[in-house]
Amino acid sequence: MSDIQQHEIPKQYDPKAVEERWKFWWHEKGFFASKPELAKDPYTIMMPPPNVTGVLHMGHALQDTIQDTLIRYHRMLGYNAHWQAGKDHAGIATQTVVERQMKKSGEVGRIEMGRDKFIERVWEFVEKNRDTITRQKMALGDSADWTRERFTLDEGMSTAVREVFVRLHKEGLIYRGPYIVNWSPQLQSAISDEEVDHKEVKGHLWHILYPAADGGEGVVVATTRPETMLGDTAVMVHPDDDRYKDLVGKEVTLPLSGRTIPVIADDYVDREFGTGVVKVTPAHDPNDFEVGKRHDLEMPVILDESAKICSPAPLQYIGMDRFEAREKIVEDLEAEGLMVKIEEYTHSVGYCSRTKVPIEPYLSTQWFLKMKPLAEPAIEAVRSGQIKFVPQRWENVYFQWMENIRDWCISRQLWWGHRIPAWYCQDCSHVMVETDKPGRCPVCGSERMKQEEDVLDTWFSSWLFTFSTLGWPKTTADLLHYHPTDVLVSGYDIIFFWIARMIMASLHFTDEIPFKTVYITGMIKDKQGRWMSKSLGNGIDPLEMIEQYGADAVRYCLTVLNSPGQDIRLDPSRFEMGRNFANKLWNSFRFLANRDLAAVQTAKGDALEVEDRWIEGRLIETSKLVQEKIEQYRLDDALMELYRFIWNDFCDWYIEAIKPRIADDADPAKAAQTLRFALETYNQAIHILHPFMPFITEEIYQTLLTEMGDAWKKDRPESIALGAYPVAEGRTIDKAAVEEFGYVQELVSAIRNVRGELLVSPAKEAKLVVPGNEPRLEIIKREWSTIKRLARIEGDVIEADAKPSTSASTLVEGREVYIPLEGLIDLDSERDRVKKEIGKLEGLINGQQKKLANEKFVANAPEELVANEREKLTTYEADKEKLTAHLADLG
RNA sequence: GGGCGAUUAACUCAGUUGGUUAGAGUGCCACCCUUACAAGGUGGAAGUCACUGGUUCGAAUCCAGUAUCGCCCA
Repeated sequence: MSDIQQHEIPKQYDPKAVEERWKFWWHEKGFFASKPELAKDPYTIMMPPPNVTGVLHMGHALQDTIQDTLIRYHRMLGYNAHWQAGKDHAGIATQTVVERQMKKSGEVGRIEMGRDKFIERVWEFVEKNRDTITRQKMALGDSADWTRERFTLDEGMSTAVREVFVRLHKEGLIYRGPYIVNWSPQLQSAISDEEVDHKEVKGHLWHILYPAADGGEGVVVATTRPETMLGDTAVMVHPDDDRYKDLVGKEVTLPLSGRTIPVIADDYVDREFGTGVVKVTPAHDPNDFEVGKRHDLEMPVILDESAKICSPAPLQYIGMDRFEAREKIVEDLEAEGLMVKIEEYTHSVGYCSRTKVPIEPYLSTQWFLKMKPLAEPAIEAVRSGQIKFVPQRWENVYFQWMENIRDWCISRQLWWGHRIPAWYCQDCSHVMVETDKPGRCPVCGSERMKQEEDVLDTWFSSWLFTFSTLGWPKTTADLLHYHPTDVLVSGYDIIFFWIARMIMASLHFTDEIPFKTVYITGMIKDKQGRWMSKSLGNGIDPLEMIEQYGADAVRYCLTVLNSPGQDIRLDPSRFEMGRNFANKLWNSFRFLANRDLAAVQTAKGDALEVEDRWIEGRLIETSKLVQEKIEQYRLDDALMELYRFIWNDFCDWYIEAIKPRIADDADPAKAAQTLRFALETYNQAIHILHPFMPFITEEIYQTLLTEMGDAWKKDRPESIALGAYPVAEGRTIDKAAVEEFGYVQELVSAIRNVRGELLVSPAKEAKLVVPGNEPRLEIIKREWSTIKRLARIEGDVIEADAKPSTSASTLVEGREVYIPLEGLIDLDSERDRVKKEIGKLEGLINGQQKKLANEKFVANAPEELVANEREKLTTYEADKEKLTAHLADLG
């Protein structure tokens, strides 16, 4: 062992230095750049494209860790793995951020700047930001193919969007018209139904008298939104409501405006609500809009884009904000004596999910997509099992939404995004929807035309993601090979926004499902189970955590904490377990490798002691279990299995067992043989672990590559990421070795237990007496050096036909072995220990007896089970008998 | 109003089709700087599986209901 090498491998694992070495190297080497190889089966994952304005958050870290583990695993298994990277142009978010930035730096505003200049300005911002998140994802170890990263607003994807828009328009699924939409006054744009959050709010129910136009007593209407009365064009009652039957067809005077409006009858009215008379504001309420259409009412819009009162409302309110106007109107109604009653009232209000401002139902002309025809095949694809959700229960959420799907408002009053490919003839108003600007109007022949100002909802480009990134609408080799993709990993928060829509788009445009499996992850919450948010300041920054604990530790922790579909309550201290595991791995490697490895690699012959054959068996078993668990998407169980193997089997038992064989004073040839075997095993273990913890495993792999010399290096790939995944298939477990070493473990544990319970200092060495008729005696003798060291026993094993006096006794496989107490401890401690042990056994015996006394159990339970239970009882009883006798011997 | 999830050790969570003494990590207690690792080792204590019924020879697990918390949809 040379001192120089000792200095080279630090005592504590330093993730920062290690990760720095590999995170860009992998990509520079092009290991993850994927091209179709027809001889291989493809394995494809589409990375949910992160928002280009964003930074990496814990949700990304979790989802990327899962995706990366899956893709690295399949890559190592020999699949033609492709992890498609992408970013999302995030129309609203990006435009908002840039506008805010411009305001802050004193630049001219968007409107003054003009559309083209502004878009240029946003591109500048986007180009600067795009790399940031890529580098962050690389820091996490993502093995995505960044060389073919796509952006939802790049040329190819824009072509796809236009193509899709035109096709859907031709098919009659896209239409344009005046409808009530969810208007965000803050964004000054329409948003889709999915972007509205409904919350119960405490408000009021105002009862307002609308006097009869003919001087009669009038009616009292109840409303939660008095300010909209400026846009009322009717009041309505239920046709069967006897209270108001006579009024239908008459007119009332709209207070404050002075207009006369009709009283109409419509089934829609809920007679129980308020007074049974409601006002009708067709331009500012979705239900009233429907009523308005049925009754052919006028639909005056009395709010502008920013939700300020506008003409044709009465002059005195024009320019007031909607809430300001509400107060003023209530005040004015009270002054006129028309406010009959004000009740406390809790009702549901829609909020813009982005700006948290109440949305305004608003009559405006927008573009819509008919969803029902698209939804039907998409429902069937999941119903038939072509697409599976994991966990399956999310399918219900999907069906629920899909079966009640409503048309999608796809136009946005923004500049940053895909400008809708529709042109209006300036001369005859004809609308042309084409992928490119038409030369002339087919109706009037005019060449004067203007493109639609609105852009498309960002999701209208990301719903094409699984195929537009692969070259669609062209039939490319990529598309043929990589599509349909294998698994989509995403959160349940975007099942509607994205996942469902991707299924619809893919089926409609490619006739293929977009992915076979949808793996839905839980959400990362804070320690108290709250959403992480900027305003609460409870967010945990993954980069900070990577800095502090290492990317492997972060990945380890997220993987192990992620049970399918369950939210994760995360506390930064949880990353310690990952860090500790990495450190354990590191130190076990350091111990094995911190010596002259050049001699090791040339070692001849197998060093197959019982512990070698045992650990090999455990490795085979572990690799099998890990694979099974990965296939079931139980990465948490897979990683725990590996953790147990590495920590409990390899470090706690195997390394401890071989220590004498590799000690400085050991036979050099044997030591080399042993080390070679140990390192081979270790090397396999890190291959199994690599998809989960790529950095530390690469570092160890590389160290072996350089230290072990040419014979080792030969035929091994340049990176562990390209290595073959160790599989259990075709390998046999040495069952005898497993059983024998199992006995050694049990014996050592039993002795340790006695020592621990009797508080025998670890410094004191004990003796072990084994009855001469012990069937395992041969093994004990053969493995004596291991046993005595691990159990801290001195001398040789003592064979005796009689039990030695004043000794502790413990049972291994139900048979006694003895530890003479002379010079170790007094008899009282042993008495207490044995009594406690007997007490435990009595509890167990009691339980067994009860179970077996139950005739029905004996009659009905499977025979094997009953026999098993009987055997247990016998064992416990025998154990108890032995310990009782032992207790008697102690006097 | 409809649907889904959670409730298991002090904490955070596992627990396959019902069948060993219900597990893990952290924390706790005791001992140990045993020549890889104190980010470690050895041993230990710790649970009325939310509650009430039911099905069953047998329930953390299946069924019905209740409570509390959370989420989604309307």
